[in-house]
Formats: sequence, structure tokens, C-alpha cells
Amino acid sequence: MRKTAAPARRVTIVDVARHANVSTTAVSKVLRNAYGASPEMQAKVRQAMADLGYRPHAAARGMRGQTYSIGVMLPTIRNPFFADVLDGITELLRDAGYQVLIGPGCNGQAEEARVTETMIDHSMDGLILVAPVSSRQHLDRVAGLVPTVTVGRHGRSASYDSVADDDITGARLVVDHLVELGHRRIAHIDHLENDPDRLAEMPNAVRADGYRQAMRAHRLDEYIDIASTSYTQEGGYLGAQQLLSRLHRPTAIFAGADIVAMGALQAIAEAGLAVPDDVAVAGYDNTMFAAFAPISLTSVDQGGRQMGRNSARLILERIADRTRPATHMKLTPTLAPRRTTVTPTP
Amino acid sequence: MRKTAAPARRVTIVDVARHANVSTTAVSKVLRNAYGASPEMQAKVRQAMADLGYRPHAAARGMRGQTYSIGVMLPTIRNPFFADVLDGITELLRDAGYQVLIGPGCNGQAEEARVTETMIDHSMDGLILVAPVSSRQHLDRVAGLVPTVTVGRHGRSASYDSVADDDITGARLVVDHLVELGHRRIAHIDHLENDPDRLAEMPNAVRADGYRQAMRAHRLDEYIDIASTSYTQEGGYLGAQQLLSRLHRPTAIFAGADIVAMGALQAIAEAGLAVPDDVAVAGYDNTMFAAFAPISLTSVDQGGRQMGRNSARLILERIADRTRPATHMKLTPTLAPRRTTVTPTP
DNA sequence: CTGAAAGCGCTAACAA
DNA sequence: TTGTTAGCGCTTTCAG
Repeated sequence: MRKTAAPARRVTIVDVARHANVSTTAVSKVLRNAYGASPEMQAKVRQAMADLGYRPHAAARGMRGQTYSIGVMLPTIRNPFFADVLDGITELLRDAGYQVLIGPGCNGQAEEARVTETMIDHSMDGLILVAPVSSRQHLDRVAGLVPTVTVGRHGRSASYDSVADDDITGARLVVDHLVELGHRRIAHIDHLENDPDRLAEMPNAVRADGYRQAMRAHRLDEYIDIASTSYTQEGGYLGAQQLLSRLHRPTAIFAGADIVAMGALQAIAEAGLAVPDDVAVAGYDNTMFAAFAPISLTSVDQGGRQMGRNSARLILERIADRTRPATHMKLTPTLAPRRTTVTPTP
Repeated sequence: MRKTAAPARRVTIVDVARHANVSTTAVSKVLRNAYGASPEMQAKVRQAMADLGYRPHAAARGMRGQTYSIGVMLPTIRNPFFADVLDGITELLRDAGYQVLIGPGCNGQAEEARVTETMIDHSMDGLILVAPVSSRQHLDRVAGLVPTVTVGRHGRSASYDSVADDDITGARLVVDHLVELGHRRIAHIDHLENDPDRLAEMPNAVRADGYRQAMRAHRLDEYIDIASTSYTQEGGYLGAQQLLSRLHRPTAIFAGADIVAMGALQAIAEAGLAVPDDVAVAGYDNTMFAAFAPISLTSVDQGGRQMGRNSARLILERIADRTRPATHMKLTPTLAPRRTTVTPTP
């Protein structure tokens, strides 16, 4: 009764064609909804596909045409903000009949190159790169090989589309809010950045710039104080420790991301200080954890889900028309004030 | 000067072969470190590959041989526990020269089937399925097509390997701990499960069983109380609300996962109750957020990273030998007691 | 509207 | 040890 250990040959278009008494070309056409297949033929072929449980082999399709799959690179899956972005992406692509595969967390250019190459090697039809740290040169090379969209990053390249948040405004929202509450010693925790490209294009760098601009606008130049660590929980912890050990410690800390604020809160708690009375804290991204009651973190909402949806739309457009000029979207953030800056009035 | 919009043809083994004055077979052999290539030939070919910036086309390789890539399916990227598992997986596979692609969050069997099919369609060499909810039938079918390892799930199939946590022991650790602290009304928040397969195999169901067993062992049968919602933050929130509205409300809540405990803490805070004095809380997974000071959640550590590493090792073994008998590993968890159950003695 | 045939980049038999 | 050849499953000319 049982087949031998032979790994169960796949159903191919040849099988479908035979079953439906048509040519493989016909099957291929139906599969792609291509022009040149009568309704009867369509019906016959679809029936045969259903009967045989046929599934197109993406790898094989990729050798000549499209694979109908999109690669998404996320910097890390530990930052819940990226989950929001991903939700937006999959929501839209799923409905469009595209499959989504994710490249795993990466730190630095080498890792990113590995991930992008892997996706190209798998003949993905398009790439969505979330907050990539690679050089413009690398991004342009990738975009030359496959339609590409960046999310979060600010550069306006001619070879790929982008969706970004207006981080200057986002930082200003936080500083304005804190100043209004009476703070002057407002410090910032940043993701350390040296590369000149990234200094101009990465969201963290732009946020730091926005912070500086806003402080100056309030004539608080002398209180500008940035701890450069990294956009991780540990980075926030170490950054806050630095800031708290200043001769005059800040009364408010603006962390560049919610996950950074998490670490900062940890350091503040360990130092025996109270939030927001001793030190107020604000984050960025308005993730689930910011809204989480025991934390209740003031944060900037950049609409991650919407950014994801937009990037998906852009990649589909670019796949449809590779020659259309690059589109660059910039979304306006809003502030969600919570308990880490505002003491609730009873 | 510039090339036309032609999408830059890829470097293939034909190019490499021509450049090195050898056959394509020779190049293929070098690429695979296969037997039958002299050192000089190896050197020549490798040089040519470097000169031309050659990269193997995974999709094409997949049509005849291996793609050297593994698909990892995660139930969701919102649960930080899965990040630990993923870290263990990538750490090991990267060193083994394998690429890793991740299937995006899925809820329910239909979504899981989509993801597994997608990975099979991309000719992945192996699949690591983390806490899959699919039927055994589906898993066996998948495992028949491609080497497969499950993580977290308990069933001992003959067709795929598995790595699981001893969830019975884990639940007992929590109950013992709470009983020792004087608790009797210990309630549990579970992930609702109806399917008989999953009732026996899913970690959540086994944890609930372990909870019941441990309560009975302490002669606390009458206090057994389970709120069945889901393993999400919202599930924890709703589950805790249910439990807190009981006529006699529990003095301790054992949440089936840290992320569930997060939601429970939110509900408790909103109810104006204190942790751990009014209600003690324990979670499962010992994620970063359990260790996070403002939360400081008592939790069971099942060693996610180690589970990931083990699953990666198993998949490599199975790729190397498809006929070897299935291996099933079970790891023993430990308890990490923290402030949500134990008031620090000053 | 339909189908035969060539070929995508690679690997696996087989021959030399 | 090396090279020749025939596909893998699909799409794409190009005839019918």
C-alpha cells in the first residue's frame, strides 16, 4: 500500500495539463491570468488544479517570471514597533496574492547584505527594507536588481521608493510637550551614529537633530545633552545611567524609541528616582508597551501600520511599472501623552 | 556610459566557468565542495567567482539540489519569547552556512498552511515550526515533503523531530512556589483549546494540565480555576478581568505566558489592586520583559535560546539523513522568582 | 485562441 | 579528475 521513502513527487503543470487535456502553456496562462485563455479552458484547468491539489512552485516560476513573493527585512524582531509595520505590510500584500518572507534580525551592514542577497537569490519580486543601515551605494545596487522600498529611512534616492516619518516634527512634539510642563534640562538618548550617509538619513539621527533644533527654538541650547548608545533596551539603560550621573541631572529624558525608554525606566527605578516627579520620560513609536498601563509611557505615534501599508502599496506599484519615477512619502507623527510625563490630576 | 534600464543580468556559473576556463560542472562542484575537483581547479574557480562577484541563485539550485536555506515559522513576532528561540536557531544555522527566512505571524491552521506551503514552494531544505497549531495530519504531510522540526509542541511523531519544554514541571514549579508563599486560591489563564490533538500536544494545554495536577497534589482541587482566553496581552487582560470579578477572587494568578501576565497586570492595576499584596502574578517564558525592573515578573525559564539551537541541530541532522528515526527532546524548566510574587524584605 | 519548443541557472548522471 | 548532456517546473516566444 505505502509508497516507498521516495519523497512524494510534486504535482506540476504537466500533471494538470494532462488531467485537463490541454497544453502546459494553457495551464501557465490560467495560472497567471494571462491573456489568451477561453472561459471554458479556464474552468477546465482550474478544476484540474483543484482535483490534483496543484500548487505553483515559486522557485521554478522565479527562473523565468515572478515568484509572487516579497522579502521584508526587519532590523530586529525584539522591537515591537516593527511588528506594527509588518502587520501593515502583510495585510495589504496578502490581499494582493503575494507571499511574504522575513529576513531575520541584523546588526550592521554585513548582516544586512547577507539578508538582501538571500532574498535576491530566492528571486523575490520585491524587497521592503525597514530602517536599513546599509550604505546608499549598497541600497542603489540592490534596487537596481529588484524593486525596493525603504521604510523609516530618509534618503531620497532615484532608484527606490521610501516611506518615512517626519522625525524632526516628532522630536519637536516631545520637546514642546516637556517644555510646556516646565522642564528645561531635557536630555536625549540616541543611537550612536558616525557614518555621514546614515547621519543624514537614519531616523535616529534625524530625531536627534529634531531634538537639537527644538531645544534651540526654546532657547535651551545650554541644556542640550545627548547620550549616544543604541536603540535597544540595554542602550536605554546605559544611556540613562550616564545622564543620571551628570552633575546636574536632567529632569526629563527623551528616548529615541519606546524600547530605549524601557531601559531608561529600569535605570531610573534602580537609582531610586520617581517617574515623572524626579525624572520624566518620553519615548517614540507608541508601541503596545507604551500604552501598557503599568508603564504608561508618553510616546510619539508615527503610525507604523500605516507606514507598512504604504510601503506595500509602493512595492506593488513599482513591480507593475519599474520605470516610474521614485516616490517618497513622509508621514506626520502625533503625540500620545501619558503618565511618564504627566502626573494624573485626581 | 549608463546601461539601459535592462535589469542587470546576473552572473551565472557559465560566466564563472568561462572566466576560469573550466566547465560549469567544475564550478558547480567547487560551489558544493563536492568530490572531484583538484586544488588548482578549486583555486581558479574561487578566484573567478570572486572576480565576477558571483552569487549562487538559490531558486535555481532548488530545482535540482539544495537551496541551503531553512524556513522558520513563528506564531507571532509580538511575543518576545520567540525572539529568543529565533536567536538560537540563527546562531547555529548561520555558522553552518544556511540562510534563514521567517514566515510571518499566523493565527490558526489556514494561515499556518499558507506559510508552510510558501516555504515548500520556495524549496526550503528544512522547516522549523515553532508552536504550530496545525493538525498532526497536516504536520505529517509537510514532514513527508521536507525535513521538519517542531518546537514547543509535545506530540511524538515518527515523521518529524521535536524540541519541547517539560510544561508539566514548569506549571508545578509555579504552583509549588505560590503555595509555599501561602496562596491557596491560585487561578490560571489559559489559551482556549478545543481540538483534541492540540489539547494533548500544545504547550498551553499541557501547562494547564500541569497546573491542575499540581493543585491536586496540594489538595487544592476546589480552588482550581481557569480562565480560557488566548496567549496574548489582550487575552491576559480579559482573563484577569474574569478572574477578578469572581465572588471569591484569587490571591494569585498563574499566566501561561509572560505576555499574558502583562495583560493581567494591566487589568489588576486598573482594578486598583496591588501586586503582589492583593494579587500575586506569575508568567512563563522568562522573557526580557519579565526581568525588566518596573515589571519584575516571576516566570518560568524554559531556555528558549537553547531550544532554538537544538531545533537547528536536529534539522541539520535530518537533512543529512532523512531516514534516521525521529528524535524528541524535552528540556527541564527552572523558576525565576521576582517581585510580582515575592515582596522584597528590606 | 491554442500548443510546441526553447531556455532560465543549476545539479546529477554519465562519458571521456 | 574533468567535461558533456539531460533535465528540474515554469514562462515565453513563435507557429498553427
